[in-house]
Amino acid sequence: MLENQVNFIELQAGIPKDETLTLLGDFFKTIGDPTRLKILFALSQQDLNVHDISLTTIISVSAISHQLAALKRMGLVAARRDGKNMIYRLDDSHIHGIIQLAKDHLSEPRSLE
Amino acid sequence: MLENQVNFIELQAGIPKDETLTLLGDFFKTIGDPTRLKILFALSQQDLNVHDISLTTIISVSAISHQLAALKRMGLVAARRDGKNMIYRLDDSHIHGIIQLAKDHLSEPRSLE
DNA sequence: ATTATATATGAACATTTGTTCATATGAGGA
DNA sequence: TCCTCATATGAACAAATGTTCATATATAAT
Repeated sequence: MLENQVNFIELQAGIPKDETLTLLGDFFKTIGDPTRLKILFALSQQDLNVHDISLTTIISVSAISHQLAALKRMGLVAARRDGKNMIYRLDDSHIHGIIQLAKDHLSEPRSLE
Repeated sequence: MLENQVNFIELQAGIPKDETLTLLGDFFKTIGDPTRLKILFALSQQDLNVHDISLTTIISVSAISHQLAALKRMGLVAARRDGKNMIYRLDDSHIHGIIQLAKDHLSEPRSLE
């Protein structure tokens, strides 16, 4: 035997701790929703207030507001007040790269079996 | 007035179509689970059979098998048979980069308000 | 102060997702 | 062939998530 030894201790050491996995998971879950992705793509073009995001995406203001809160919690967007309006902007330097890599993945040929 | 014009048509043109948003969403949802991330980190170190993934992650074989199926559906892992075992491997050239960018994001200072 | 507009939030409900348990399939060995 | 090990799959259940509706808060205008 001994052909196919696996060092579990070493493998486990290469896996981030649960807390990190949870944070990463929450991050990807946050951008794993079409509505929130839509908002991110809109904001990647220009800063917008809630009402304009609603008009652009054709999604209710309330739904947009909830989703913006989720994106804000995850540090993906930030807001400033302008009179009655809240102007949202992307607050992240990685989100573009992440989405681009995901797109690359989706268009990559898969190994078929 | 006219101070703050927004060209909705143009904005909408910059947003991928629903089908793409759904695909992207499904992709991020797939990697948005701590168990699946754990599996991906394990496989990023070496190819493994289901049993060894189970031992490494301390998660039941059945749960691992279900999650591997999800990862396979999304083209993130692939499998080959080796006798009684199925050996899984990462089947994607972007996942490392994606996870690295997410980690960068999580450790990035946020704009406080 | 009252009213209108913009946004946020809470609760309720429906849907989706993940886990477990039971069972099925597939391969190798006796 | 029969038995065992390795993996896959289906169904049932529990938990998490997203949406909607109602209501609250904040700012500005009258």
